[in-house]
Amino acid sequence: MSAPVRRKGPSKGDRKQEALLETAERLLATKPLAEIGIEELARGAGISRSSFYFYFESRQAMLLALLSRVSDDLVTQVVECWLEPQSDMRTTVGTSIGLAVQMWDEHGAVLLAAQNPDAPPEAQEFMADLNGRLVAATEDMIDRNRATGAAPAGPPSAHSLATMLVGMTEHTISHNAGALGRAELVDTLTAIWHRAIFAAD
Amino acid sequence: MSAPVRRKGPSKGDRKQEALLETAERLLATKPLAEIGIEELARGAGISRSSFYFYFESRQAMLLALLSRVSDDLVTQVVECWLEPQSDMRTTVGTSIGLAVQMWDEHGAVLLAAQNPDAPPEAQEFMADLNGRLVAATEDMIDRNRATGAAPAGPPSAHSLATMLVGMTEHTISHNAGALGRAELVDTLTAIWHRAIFAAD
DNA sequence: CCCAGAGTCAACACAGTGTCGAAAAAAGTC
DNA sequence: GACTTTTTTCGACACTGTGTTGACTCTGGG
Repeated sequence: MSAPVRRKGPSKGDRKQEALLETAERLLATKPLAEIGIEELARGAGISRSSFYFYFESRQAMLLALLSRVSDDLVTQVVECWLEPQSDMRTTVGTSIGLAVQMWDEHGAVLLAAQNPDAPPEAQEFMADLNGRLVAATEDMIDRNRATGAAPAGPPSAHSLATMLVGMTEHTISHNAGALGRAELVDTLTAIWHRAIFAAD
Repeated sequence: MSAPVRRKGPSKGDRKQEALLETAERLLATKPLAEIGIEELARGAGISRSSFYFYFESRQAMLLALLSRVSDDLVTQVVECWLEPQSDMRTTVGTSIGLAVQMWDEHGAVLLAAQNPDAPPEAQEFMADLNGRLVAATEDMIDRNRATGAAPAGPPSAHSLATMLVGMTEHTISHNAGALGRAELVDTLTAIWHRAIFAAD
C-alpha cells in the first residue's frame, strides 16, 4: 500500500497572500484603510505594486478577505456563546461582554475598518448581520426573563432595549478600549445591562 | 451726523463660499466625504474646479468650516441645555435626548463625516470635545443625585456610567435614526438612562 | 481713467489606481 | 533532462483626482 499522498503544502502564492493580509492587519492598527497605499501593502509582503492585483482586485476586496479570516473566530466565539444561559444573569452578561472585549483586542482594527462608511457594502452588511444576530439573541433572553416574571414587562419593547444595549456595548468597546480599564469597562456595562433589563421604574 | 454706513452686503465671494458649503452639506446627506469630488462641489456652486481652492485649502478644510457653521447651534442648543434641571429627572433626560435627536436630524450628515476616522484631527478633536462636555454634565448630574441619596452610590463610578450612557445615546441616534421611530427611540433611551442611574442592583 | 484686490480658470505637475501583456519561476509529465 | 502548463511577477501604460501657478477678468473706489 502506497504512503498517503503528500499533502501539497501552501503554495508560494498562498504564502504571499497571507503575508499581504498580515501586513494589512498590522497597518490597519496604525491608520485607516483609506490611508494605506497599495504600494505600501505590496512592499510589506515583498512584491511589486502591480503584483498585488494578482491576489486581490482592490483594497476593498482585501478587506473582505480580512473579514472572512476574522469571521470564524467571531461567529463561534461571540455569536454562538452570546448570552448562553449560565448560573445567573450577571455572570452570563459579564462573560459575554468580556468575550466581546477580548475579540476587539484581537481584531478591532479590522472590525473598525469594516464599520467605516467608505467600506464596501459587503463589509457593512457583514457588520449589520453580526449586529443583528447579537440583537436577536439579546431580545430572546429578555423575552425569556419577562415570561418568567424575572424582568418587568415593557415598554420599552424587548427589541428596542436589545438594540440599544448591544449598540452601547459595541460603541463603548470600540471607543473606550484605551481610556477605561478593561475591568471597569466590563463591570459598568454589565451593571447597565442588568439594571436596564431587570429594574422596574 | 452722517447716515449709518451702508452695511456691505455679502460679497460675491461670500455667496459662492456659502453655496459651496450648502452643496457639501447636501451631498454629505447622500454619500461619505471621501466619495465627493472637488469637481462635484465646484459645479454645485457654479464655479470651476480650480476656483474651489480659492475658498478652501482642501476638502478637509471645508469640513472644518462646515463644522463651525454647525457648532453654534450645537453648543447652545445641546451642550448648554443638556440635563438642565427641570421638574423631574425623567423629563430632564427625555427633553435632552429629544433635543439631541432633533439636532441629528438637522446636522447628522456633517457630524457623521466629522466622526469618520479619515476626517482631519481637528474635526475629531471637535467631536471629542463635544462628547467630553456632555459626559461632564452627565457626571455632575449623577453626582448630585447620589449626594442627595436619590441615586445609589457606585460602583459603577459616575464617570464611566456617564461615558457609556452618552456613548449609547450618540450611537443609537446615529445608527438607528431610521429603523426605530423617534418616539420609541427617545422613550427607550430615557428608560435606560433612568434605570442605569437610579436603580439599585 | 486707473488701480488694487477679489475672483476665475486653463494648463501643468504629480500621486495613486487599475490594466495588459510579456517574461520569469515553479510545478507537472514523459 | 527536455517539454509543456500553470503560477507568479513586474514594467509600462492609461486614467482619475488632487493641488499649484500665473495670467486673466471683473468690480468698486478715488
